[in-house]
Amino acid sequence: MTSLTVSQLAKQLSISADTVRHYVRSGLLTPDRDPDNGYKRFQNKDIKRLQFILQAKSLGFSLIDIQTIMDQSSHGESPCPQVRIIMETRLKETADKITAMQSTYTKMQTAMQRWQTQPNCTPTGEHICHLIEGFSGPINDFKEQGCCHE
Amino acid sequence: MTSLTVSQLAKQLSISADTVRHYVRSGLLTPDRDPDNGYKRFQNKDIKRLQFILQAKSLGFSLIDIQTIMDQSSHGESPCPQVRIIMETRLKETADKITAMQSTYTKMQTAMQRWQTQPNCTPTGEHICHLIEGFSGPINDFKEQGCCHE
DNA sequence: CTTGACCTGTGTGTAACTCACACCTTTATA
DNA sequence: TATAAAGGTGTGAGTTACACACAGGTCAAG
Repeated sequence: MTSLTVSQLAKQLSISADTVRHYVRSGLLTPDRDPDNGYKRFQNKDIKRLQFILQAKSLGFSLIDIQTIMDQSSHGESPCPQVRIIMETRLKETADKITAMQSTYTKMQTAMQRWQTQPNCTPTGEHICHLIEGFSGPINDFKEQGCCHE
Repeated sequence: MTSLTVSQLAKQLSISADTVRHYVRSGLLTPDRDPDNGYKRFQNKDIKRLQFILQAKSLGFSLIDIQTIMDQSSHGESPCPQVRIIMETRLKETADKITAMQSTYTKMQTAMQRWQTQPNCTPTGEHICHLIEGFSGPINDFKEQGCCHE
């Protein structure tokens, strides 16, 4: 019992079997195979490797980043300098994404709020959806553009 | 000059030609073709449609959402009720994503900060990268796990 | 021996584009 | 008028990190 199957490993680390398979297909994990049935057989080193992958992922590294890091390490080079550089990139990326999402989010909230005072509308061929088309931005003005019925 | 080519349209609405092509391939836009060369020819209705798409996208709708909305509208039904429902879903999704990204982000920042006082390390075969492996979380303790050299 | 539950590997799909590429058009030059 | 360079076009494939579908294999119970 020195080796685990896909789903045993998955259960042990609380991830899905598909995720494990994905990492294998991507080359992040390289388990040997059972000669009888072709099943993947994970050993201790694979478990440790997977733990590393999950830890790195939780720190915002992409799978490719992780591959790069592991490759470098296995070639005897210190991955640390790269790790610092990549992390800087990912930090900026993440900050940008958060900023973008937040601005979208407030826009969505504003729209949702304003829509509460607006009626539904039947399409005219001229317009598709006045809720969307009529939303102009963060103007907190109350008299809106005249809608369909009036 | 009543019709535009892909890149003319793209330039006019400040998006990439590839994006326009993508929307056409996805069925969001259905320009007719120049019989001579097979080129897409966009007319006024296509421009308006694209403007609608961009507006909806900026409000957080997915392309599929937008397709749904436009389909409904073109069938003479009011898309507004659907629009409200979808928006509620997208709002929650976005909130969740932002929360997740923010927690990752602070984790990344913490790691980056802590790494500044930690040296690089040569891989030992036993470990891949101690910066990553040794990062245990938001513990603000100063005495870290003993690294490679000591 | 068969039934059923469960597991396996592999192929494909996802979102919203972006890139690669061979070919076609248009413009400038010789 | 020939031609070459610049730039545009449609289509196929690649991107991220998996999730799903599915035909078939495995194993215990009966």
